[in-house]
Amino acid sequence: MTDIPPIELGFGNRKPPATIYDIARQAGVSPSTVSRALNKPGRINVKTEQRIRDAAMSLGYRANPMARALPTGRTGTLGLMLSDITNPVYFDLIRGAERVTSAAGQTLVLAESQEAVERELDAAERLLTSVDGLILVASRLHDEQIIELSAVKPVVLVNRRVEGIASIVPDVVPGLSDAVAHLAALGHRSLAYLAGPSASWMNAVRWQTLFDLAVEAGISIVEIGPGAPTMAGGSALLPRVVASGVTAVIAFNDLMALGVLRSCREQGILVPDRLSVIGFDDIFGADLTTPALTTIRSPLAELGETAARLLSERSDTGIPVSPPTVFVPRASTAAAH
Amino acid sequence: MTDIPPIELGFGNRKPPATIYDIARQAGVSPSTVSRALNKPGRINVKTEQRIRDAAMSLGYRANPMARALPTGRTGTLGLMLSDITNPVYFDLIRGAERVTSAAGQTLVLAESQEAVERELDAAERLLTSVDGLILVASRLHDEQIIELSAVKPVVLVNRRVEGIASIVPDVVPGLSDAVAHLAALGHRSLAYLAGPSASWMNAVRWQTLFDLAVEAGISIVEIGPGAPTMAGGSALLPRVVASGVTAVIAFNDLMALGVLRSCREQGILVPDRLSVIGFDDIFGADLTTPALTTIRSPLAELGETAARLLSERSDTGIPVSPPTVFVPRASTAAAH
DNA sequence: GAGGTCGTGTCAACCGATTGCCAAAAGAGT
DNA sequence: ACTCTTTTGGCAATCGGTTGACACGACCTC
Repeated sequence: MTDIPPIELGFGNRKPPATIYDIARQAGVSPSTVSRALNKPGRINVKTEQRIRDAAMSLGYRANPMARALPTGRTGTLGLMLSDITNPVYFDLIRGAERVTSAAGQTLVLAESQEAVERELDAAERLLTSVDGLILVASRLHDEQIIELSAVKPVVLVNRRVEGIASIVPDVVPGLSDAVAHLAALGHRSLAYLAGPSASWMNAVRWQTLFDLAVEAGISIVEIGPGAPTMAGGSALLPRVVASGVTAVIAFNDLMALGVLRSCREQGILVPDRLSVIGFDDIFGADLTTPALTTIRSPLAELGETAARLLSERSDTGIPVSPPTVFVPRASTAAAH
Repeated sequence: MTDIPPIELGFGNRKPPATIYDIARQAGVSPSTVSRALNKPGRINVKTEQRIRDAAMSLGYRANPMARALPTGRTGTLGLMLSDITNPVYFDLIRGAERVTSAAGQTLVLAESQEAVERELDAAERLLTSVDGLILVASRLHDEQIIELSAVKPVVLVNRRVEGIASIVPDVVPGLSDAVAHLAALGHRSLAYLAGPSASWMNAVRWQTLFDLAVEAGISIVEIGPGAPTMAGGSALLPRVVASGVTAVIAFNDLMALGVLRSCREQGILVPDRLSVIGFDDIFGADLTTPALTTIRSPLAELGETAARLLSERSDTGIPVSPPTVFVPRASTAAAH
């Protein structure tokens, strides 16, 4: 493991890939005929077409996407903008989008905004020149900025809603109302919401919906935060949760809930005996903790798939989709003390 | 949340993006002058250059990467091929590669092979036409296939070594030897290695290194597997671990170790009292379990960064890098019973 | 003032594919 | 046989940017 050969990238003297001109020469036709043979089935004599296909195959031909994109304007690429590529929340979403995209023979390009409007806008504009459409997930951009982007290329939003732009947003009501009912049944009378970033549209939706449901259920509710949508963010808010005297807390997302769980352990606060904790999204790892995290599952893969399909098939006739969230009771919730 | 406006993608009638021809007209120069003003600093009179820059700014100009790629052959894009995008192992690697790539003003494209040689080769060939270089992570391709790919565009390998191809492979010795020493100090005399995919080059390296170290330390060692590199794969192998009578197990990766942990819990096998478990990589979630997983951390972010930098800067003069792994003791290992 | 150098900007070809238009060839109808 | 239509394939322009070659003028030098 210690004797390593010198790195040898060997840049230079590579064999250039075959072009339609190479095929044309070998098949004895003109380049335009090759193009048609390969893309317009039936336009060319079957005999000729076969000859061209054979030549293409023997040369290992792969169409140059750049050259194709130039005259047509279509690049065969979709962009997916996330705040943080490594946030487990997005795993299934990425996977869903990737599945649809690659099934359609297209390519998915990921970009990261790192929670910064500046970066998001810049990345989006850069990306926009080389994709057929853009998926913005939990975008922090202003409405007008999004509308401007959508004036250049099709844009689909996930976990965000802007007038006139296609968007996929899960319906938080089913999951949240089950969660509230669950807590009520366990005897909880007071509840805290651990708020995520104030620029997050989804954070506002979750809080507002939870608020209405709690009031309706006769459970007192407070908002604590905002905090960063990370484990550290959740940990940092725990003192305020404790101080508030609530018996249960619902976090903006699972990472914050996991942060709360960890801090509770470190501080000897028993979960769920002393405090019930509920997360949001059901990310990887949520069922690995002790206690396993009770959470509200977002249909992430479906969001990614639907968004990608919308762009890929350019189907603006699609009926509005709003897949439901699902309450997933595990071990971090129990009867109020 | 229930009254959803009709989806309105508004495909069509978009304003075409500005080109260098638009700028040329507005600045009263020729397109080639615009190109040089924007890309060859000093080639053009500062006065003229400023005029052109102003025009470009006012038109919101963004160079069309496709058009640029055609004559130059350079696309400003790097490809990153993974077996599974959603495997937490790759998070930090992706992030590292993304950071370097976007810092260099380039774009990172992710592709997924889903552990299938067929798919990997196809995706690689498709990608190869539109990137400046390709990073293959834990590739399952044959050596010859990789060499062929590298004849077309620069290829960098991660967690794989092929003669004549640049590759970044962490040095497993430091982490593994500390792990073995750790187990030896705890009185363990027998050890099992939970093998990952047999097509994995890295799996062979880990097994071989561990084997040598265990023999040297006088600890008896067996290989169990191969199994899928997932939680399910780890779970499935637990019965064979138990049957082997070992007191400690080191898994090919953390996912398998987590699978073992879960199955142990379900079957009432106490970890670490009855069985010590060690993972590999230190993925997200490894410290969330109970007990927290002892593991050997791979410098994943560094692997991604280095690979991307190698391609991005086309620096084949770089000294061979082989960042060390680090043993991370947590709570899943204890004295042998 | 002739010749040389340097700075600045333009011309035109080129990258690889697509596509509207046209021409040659083949087949159909009378 | 003669026109008319259809099939089949080629020509050439185009997408947007890059770049080698060159023209033009200014300045310098002897």
